[in-house]
Amino acid sequence: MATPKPGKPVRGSKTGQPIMALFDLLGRSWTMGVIWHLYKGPSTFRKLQEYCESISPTTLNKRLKELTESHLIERSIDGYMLTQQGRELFELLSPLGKWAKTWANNYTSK
Amino acid sequence: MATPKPGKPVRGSKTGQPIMALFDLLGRSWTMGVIWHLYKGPSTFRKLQEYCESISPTTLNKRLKELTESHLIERSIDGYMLTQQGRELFELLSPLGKWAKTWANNYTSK
DNA sequence: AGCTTTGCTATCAAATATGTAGCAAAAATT
DNA sequence: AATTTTTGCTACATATTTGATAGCAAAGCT
Repeated sequence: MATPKPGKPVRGSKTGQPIMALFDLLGRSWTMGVIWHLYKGPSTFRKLQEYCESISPTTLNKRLKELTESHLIERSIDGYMLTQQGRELFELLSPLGKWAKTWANNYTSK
Repeated sequence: MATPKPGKPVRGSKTGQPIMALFDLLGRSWTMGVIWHLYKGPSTFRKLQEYCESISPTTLNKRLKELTESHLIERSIDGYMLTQQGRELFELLSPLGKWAKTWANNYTSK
């Protein structure tokens, strides 16, 4: 599948509304996990495979290409790393970590 | 596929870390879009189908079941609506809207 | 020069999503 | 009260995505 781009048809919006393009990008298996792991620091392909537990190389490679095309990650001497934009995105995503914990609690108590 | 639950194996974490369970849930096609639309107010199945443009009934139905099991949405007299938890989640997601716009700009200028 | 690690591709199988049709139940209309 | 319309889905076939496994070429040690 093509990398979703704002302004082009994406899942959720034929006119490619930015938020829907972003949801299309983030809403693919592993994408958010990869961003999450890369925030800790640059990482190689093989290390990402370990961190992401059961991700297949096929899928990881696709995700890395999409994120690169989207200017959220880039390659450095140390492997893949988040760009400035990527870091900003992570920081918006990071409150989800705390929320998820309380969600997990409610979950078990219901 | 089963609804991801914290504490159970999910994509990204065999022990079901809450954040990974959340990413597994949100990172399925249309999930974030559905939450986004429902924040505006309760909506019926058919209206969600319209809002989400090309979502298939099969997929919509699956997503609605997952979100219900996850206590993020519930049914009311007016149709599906976000729960309190669902609204909280949306509010964490909402900054993405603004970010996506600047992302879209950078995108076109590169 | 040989051994390892890294980044990936190829291939095939399994899981998901899509498209279209249509039906039963509830609601609105006549 | 009978008829039409709307709603919420299910069935089924097809297309697309993801996953598992094997393995190879290039780079980096030793």
